[in-house]
Amino acid sequence: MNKPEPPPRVRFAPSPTGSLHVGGARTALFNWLFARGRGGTYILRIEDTDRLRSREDLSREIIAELGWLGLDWDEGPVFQSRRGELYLPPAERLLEAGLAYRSEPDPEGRTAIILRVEPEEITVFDRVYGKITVAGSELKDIVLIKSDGSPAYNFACAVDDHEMGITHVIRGDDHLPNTPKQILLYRALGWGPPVFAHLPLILGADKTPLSKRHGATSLKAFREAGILPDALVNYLALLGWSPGGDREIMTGEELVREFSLKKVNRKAAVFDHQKLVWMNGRYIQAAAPEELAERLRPLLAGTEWESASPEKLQSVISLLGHRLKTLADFTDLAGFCLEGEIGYDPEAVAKHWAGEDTGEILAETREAIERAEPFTREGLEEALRAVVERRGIKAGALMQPLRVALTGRKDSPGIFEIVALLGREVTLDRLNRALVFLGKNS
RNA sequence: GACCCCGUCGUCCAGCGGUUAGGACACAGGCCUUUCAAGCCUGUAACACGGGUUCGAUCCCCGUCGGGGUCGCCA
Repeated sequence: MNKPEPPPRVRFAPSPTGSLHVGGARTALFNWLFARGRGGTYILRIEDTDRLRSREDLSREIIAELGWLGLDWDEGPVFQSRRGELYLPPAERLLEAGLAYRSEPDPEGRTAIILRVEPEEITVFDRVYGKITVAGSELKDIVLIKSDGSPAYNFACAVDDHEMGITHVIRGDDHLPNTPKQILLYRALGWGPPVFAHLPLILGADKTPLSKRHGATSLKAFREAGILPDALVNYLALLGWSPGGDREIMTGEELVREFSLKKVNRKAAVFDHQKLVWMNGRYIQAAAPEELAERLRPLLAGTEWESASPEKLQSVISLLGHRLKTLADFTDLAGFCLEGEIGYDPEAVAKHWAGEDTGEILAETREAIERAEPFTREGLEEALRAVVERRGIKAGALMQPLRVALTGRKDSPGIFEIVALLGREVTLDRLNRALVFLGKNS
């Protein structure tokens, strides 16, 4: 019944005139999901025909960030600029057929090759938007080869897509108006056009298209902010697409399995940084400390953590647990785990060291910790709770002053875990220092 | 301005002629608790408007309004 469709060939074709931002990443992702879900081929093509604005370093960055996201390609990267020979023959063919003409020479005597467009109605069947009809009178003649000899975008695009055997062109909504022109190009050249599918735009919170003004929108920035690639992929997949129903947290495999162009939205979506961070937190919770430590390491360059051992990193990550929403939170939350003196947050001191018996409690706590056996989370809990019991105080009356003594702050992970991680020596040092501080201030 | 596209909670999505319009983020309250988180429970909150079609419209059609995209020898 169903015609067996040949496996699709799709491409992501960024131009290296800026960093890869989340909009481009989502386009890449949808192409990738489409190809992977149907046993197709995903190709990376760098559209660097703009000789003035294209930058080689940006090409490299885009390729690297795509790799980081985990969107591996099967062919390429193909650089459009290195395919110069490809474009002239079909343009000349159109010239000979009388379908194209040469422009008036520019001041330097160079001419462009331009396709003559007849005023006829063009219909595009878009996989996402459906049927779109444009009056031919809306279209102007189309430049094929620019005066400088390089191919113009629409022409290069059509020639490349045809030559590379692209079956489905999945790209940003902003290309929708280009599509009738490209269809005309295919028609003139006698080629069968690919299937087109346009993706809705991604907007900033102010509903304007995402740009630098909206802060960190490049993949590089997200990576450096400690967003995990899997979390970003998951979040991006749900921006403009849904599998139907209420599913949200999905593995890459599930996304591949469920993805279909049919369920892609037509409405521009606002990028919600908060939700991405929430989702990232979920991925951090689910990830192994070893993996997190590895991902964290590059972010620690130049900090006091630079030389920390993998084991140390892992144990601190485990201690912090789901308090980490992004890997970048690490340095802020983990400061007290570094050896050396800690600073006291004045608010924490005012709130938890104000009691008259604080010094007494901490002194007794010190003795309990000196003697605690075994020196484990459980052993410590038992020892400290015994102090609470003996003094007939509320648990918080001990835990909070102790927290300030060990971390300098009002909030932290569980205090028994902290003592266990810090070790007896560091803990006692910090307690002694706290007692000196209290003595001076009472 | 012309052409094209879009319009469900603040945001992302579900819905596909009959629903108490559902979930998630965010927000508020509660439980838990050594703090902060996390977790669990509860709550606030939407079909842009006006006409049709229909026994019945969030859903189909038309218009209005609102938002966006494109109109380069840029990609």
